[in-house]
Amino acid sequence: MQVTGGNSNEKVHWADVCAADVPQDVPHLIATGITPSGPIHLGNMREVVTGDLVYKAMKERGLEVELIYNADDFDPLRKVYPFLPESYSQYIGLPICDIPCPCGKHKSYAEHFLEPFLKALEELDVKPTVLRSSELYRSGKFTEEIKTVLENAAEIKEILERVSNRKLPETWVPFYPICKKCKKISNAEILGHDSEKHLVKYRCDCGYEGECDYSKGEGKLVWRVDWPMRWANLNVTVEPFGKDHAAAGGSFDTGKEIVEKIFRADAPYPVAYEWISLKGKGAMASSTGVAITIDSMLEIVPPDVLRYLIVRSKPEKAITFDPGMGLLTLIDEYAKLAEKGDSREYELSKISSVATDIPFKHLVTVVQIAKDDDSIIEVLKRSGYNVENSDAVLKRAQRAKIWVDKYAPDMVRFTVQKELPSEVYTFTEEERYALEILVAKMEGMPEWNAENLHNAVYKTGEEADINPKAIFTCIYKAILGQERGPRAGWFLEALGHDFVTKRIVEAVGAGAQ
RNA sequence: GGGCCUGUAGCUUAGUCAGGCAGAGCGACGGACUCUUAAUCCGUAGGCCAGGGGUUCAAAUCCCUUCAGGCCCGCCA
Repeated sequence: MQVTGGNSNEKVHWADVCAADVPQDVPHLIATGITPSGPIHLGNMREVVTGDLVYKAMKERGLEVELIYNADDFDPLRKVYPFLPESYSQYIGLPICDIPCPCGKHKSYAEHFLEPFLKALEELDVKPTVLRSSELYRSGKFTEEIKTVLENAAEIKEILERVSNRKLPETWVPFYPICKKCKKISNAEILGHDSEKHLVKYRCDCGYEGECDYSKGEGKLVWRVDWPMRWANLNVTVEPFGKDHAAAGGSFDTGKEIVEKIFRADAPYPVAYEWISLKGKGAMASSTGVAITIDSMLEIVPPDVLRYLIVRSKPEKAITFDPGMGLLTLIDEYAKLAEKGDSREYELSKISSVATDIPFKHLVTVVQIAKDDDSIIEVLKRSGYNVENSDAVLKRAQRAKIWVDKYAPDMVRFTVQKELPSEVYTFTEEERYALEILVAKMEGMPEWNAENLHNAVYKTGEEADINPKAIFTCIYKAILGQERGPRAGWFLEALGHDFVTKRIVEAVGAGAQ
């Protein structure tokens, strides 16, 4: 493998390594897929973004490649998850594409969780061809393969028992009929198979005995066989999957042997990835409730930064996501990359639609001063930022606002005190004198702006023979009730002349008593 | 029980495939900027490369082993 272009010290991105590692002379299909059985969370996103990164790397390399996302909406509901009402116990076992939507606004249970996820993908600039298992099964696309599976059930059973080292029941067949009576994807006993008519005779646990036509999607293959069957049917050449599947004896191992021996096809190039966990909370899983959905992430994280989170770590590395201060660091780090603009990581993360260069940290402060959209724009404009693309600016500001509300540590939060904070009583006589000079300067100021305000503080320091730092501290104490605060010049500018001078005068007066 | 992945500075990590001076970023600390305390720039400290053994002229890297965390051998990203 030679991917460095001759310079062995050059760092090569893992996605480019994958792209260089696959066969170079055949058309490629990258398959990603998630079961929408619950809120699709940040962890799930790794699968799709990982696929997308390899897709982009392969494309840039000049390979013929397509990206698909397969929603396994034909999977049964396994239990009443914590986020579901108890009444959903009646639907356990039904394919999630046939279960009513929890909120009533979508076509089905599966679509309820799928729709926001697909929207998020679009925001993340991931544009796969979307397939639904239910539609594929019901269209008869898999008929031939299911027939092959049923005819080779014994050999498949042997592979599964040997490779994954477990014992399956004597009568085990890798096919679940959907019972005509109870509608469940049932672990029914298979009584017979008519390969001409594509019929399977079964006896369901509910007692019903009948036939199902698998060419019409009246049944489903078990996961471990379904997966390799799809590789063969769709011609999958690359597939990212979670580390659970990657373990020895796991579904990739069994799938590999099944696809080779039963379907006479090759397993895809595997890209196994680690979990994303939440700082202090453990791994994400929709079933346990430890999950930040992609939606709630995109509420605070710009989409390109979210991509960057995946881009910067090799797939086999676990990611611990810290939505608090860690997120701010991440955003900063990404902003620096963006500024340089020539790194591979930036190329893979960036999204053309994201276009504002206002530092997120700055917005975190602005949204705590300016309460509505107009004043946010106003404040930003005065500070010299480009606000032409006001939609993008406000969207970013909105993210900062939600972040401050939900995730920010107290350190970066501040409140402009409505009443005079008690800290002003600790001011020394020197400090009060300096503040008096400062107010005088403010009154005589040709224009109320950050630069003049800032200079005024330094001038005051000279004239009153006091360290300007002390004056800054006084200002923060008088306005916020704390010793530190956002950069003083434009902070005061944003607060406005009337409020600032009145407050400082009050503080001087109070301290004098 | 059998197997897979991970472990490098306080934190996030590069380097491991293919052995050749252990590198970044954040944070901390120090300084500069007589235009910024949460801006910017410069600098400093911080490492038994999880532990032990082996191979080698040379090991974070290869082999063996121990420990810690996670995962798989029902279903899961």
